Amino acid sequence: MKPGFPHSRLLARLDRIVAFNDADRDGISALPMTLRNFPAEHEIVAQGARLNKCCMVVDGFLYRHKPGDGAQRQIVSFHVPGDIPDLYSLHINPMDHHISTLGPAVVAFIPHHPFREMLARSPRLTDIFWRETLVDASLFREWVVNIGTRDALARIAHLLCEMEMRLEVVGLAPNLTFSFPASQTHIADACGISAIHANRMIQELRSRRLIEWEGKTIRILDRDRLAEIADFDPAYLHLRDRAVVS
Amino acid sequence: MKPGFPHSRLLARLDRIVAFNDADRDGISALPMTLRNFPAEHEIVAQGARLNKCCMVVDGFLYRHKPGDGAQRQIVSFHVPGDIPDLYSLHINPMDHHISTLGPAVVAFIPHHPFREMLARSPRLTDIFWRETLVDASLFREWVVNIGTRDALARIAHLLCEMEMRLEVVGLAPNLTFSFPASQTHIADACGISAIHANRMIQELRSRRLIEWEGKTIRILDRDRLAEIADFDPAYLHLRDRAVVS
DNA sequence: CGCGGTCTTGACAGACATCAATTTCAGTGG
DNA sequence: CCACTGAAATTGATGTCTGTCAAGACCGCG
Repeated sequence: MKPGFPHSRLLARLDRIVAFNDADRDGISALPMTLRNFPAEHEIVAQGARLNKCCMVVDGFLYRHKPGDGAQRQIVSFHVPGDIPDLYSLHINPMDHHISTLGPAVVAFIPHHPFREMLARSPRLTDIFWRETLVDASLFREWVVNIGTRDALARIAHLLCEMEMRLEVVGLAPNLTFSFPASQTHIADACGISAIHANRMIQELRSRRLIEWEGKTIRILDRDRLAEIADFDPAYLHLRDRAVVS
Repeated sequence: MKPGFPHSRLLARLDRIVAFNDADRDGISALPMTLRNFPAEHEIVAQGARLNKCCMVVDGFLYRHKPGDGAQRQIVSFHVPGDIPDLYSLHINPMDHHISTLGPAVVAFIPHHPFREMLARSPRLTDIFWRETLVDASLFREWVVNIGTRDALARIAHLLCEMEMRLEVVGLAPNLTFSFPASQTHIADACGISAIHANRMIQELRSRRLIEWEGKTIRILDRDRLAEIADFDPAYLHLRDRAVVS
C-alpha cells in the first residue's frame, strides 16, 4: 500500500523515535485521513469537547492551551508536523484543554474507530502510540521544571532549544534555522511571563548574538551557549538517537 | 484468585477511574508484587536509570522530581496509594526524573516482564493502564498552568485541592482531613516558589481559616473558598464520577 | 494610504527571592 | 527525666526580577 502524503509525515515522525517494521507501516498507511486547511489562530478542538477523531499536524504548528486564572491563559505545548496532539482523546474524555493553530496549518483528521481497530490488531502499534503519549507527558514534566525553576531568559532559551531539536527531527530546521509563527504573546503565554518581559528577554537573546528572530523565522546562532543558558538537556525528548551533530 | 493487599489497592484505585470486569480483576490479581518498606526521603528510582520493574505506592507518598537550574529542584508530582509513578518505564528509557519517598512508605514492585505479558493478553487492560498514563499527563498540564498563571497563594491552594481530591478517591481523606508528610520546602519545590514564601502563604491560608495544618496532618476547613482561590476545576483529574459531595 | 496588530520603550509598583537570625520541636543521649 | 541537637518553621529586613500602565514605533494588509 502506497502511503499518502500525510501518512508519510506520520511514518517519518515515528521512524525517528522507534524502530518499526513493514507490517506497522502498512497498518498506518491504511488509516483514513482527511486533510483540512486552517487559517492562523483558529481553534481546532475546544476544551470540554468529546472527540470521535484525532488530529495530526501535517504542516504548520498547533498549540494546546488552557484558560488560566482570570484573563490569563497558559500554553502547555507546541506541536510540529507529525504530532498528534489529541491522541489521548482515544481514551480520555472530555478534552481538558483547547487546541489551536499557531500560523496557517494543514491538519489530517483520523477517525477514532479505524484508529482503535488498527491498534486492536497490532499490540506493537499500540505500544508505539502509547509511547508517543508518554513522550508527550515527558515534555510536560520538563515544562513544569522550565516554568518552576528558571528565570525568564532561560525559559525562552529552553523553549527555543526544544523547538529547534524537535523540528530538526522532522527535517524542518536546516542550519539551525526554522519557521515559527508565534507572536511574542504566544511565547509569553507558554513561558508564564508577561508579553512585555518576553519582548525584553528576546531582545537580550538577540543582543547577545545567540539568536536571530525576524518575523516568523528563527535562527539559532550559538546553540551551545543557548543550551547552557537554558540548562537544556535533550534527554527528556526521548529521541532514538540523540547524536545530533552541529 | 484472591488478591493480596497491594493488589486490592491497585484494584480499588482503578475501580474509581474506569469500569472493569472480573477477567481484568484476575489479570491484575495475578501480577507478582514484592513489598518493601522505605524510610522518609529515600530515593526509590534515580534519573537516568533503566528499569525492569515498576513501583506502586501501597502506603504513604512518593514524589517525582527533576534537578532544576543550579541548586534548585522541581517536584513534578506527588503520588498516593494505588499510583504507579513509573508506569511509563514500560515503554520509555531511561528515566527522566527521580522518584523518592515523601514520608516513610510501602512500595510494591512489579517486574516488567509479567506486566507486559498481562497487557499483551488483554487489550482491555492495556487500555486501562494506557489511560492511567494519560491522566498522569493531564496532571502535568494542570501543573504547568498552576505554576505558569497563578500567584503563590493560589498555587498552594490548588495543590491542596488536588491532593485532597485524589486522596478522597482512595478513601484517605475522610472529613477533608488527610495525612501529608511534606515539609514546606517540598511545597515550595512543587509550586516553584521559595520555602520562605511558601511558609508565609501557608500562614495566610491558615489565618483565613481555610485550612488547618499541624505536623503532617492537613484539614481543609472551607473547600469551596479554597477552590475559588485556587481556581480549581477537578475536570483535569478525569475521575469517573465527579459527583463529590461535601 | 490608513488601519490594527505586533513590537518596542520607559517609568513605576509589587510579588517574591534572598539573607540573616530566632523559635519550635521531635529525636537522641546522658 | 531532662539537657542537647539538628531539622523545620517562623519572622524581619532588604533587594530584584517581573508585572502593569502608558505611549509610541513599526509593519503587513486591505
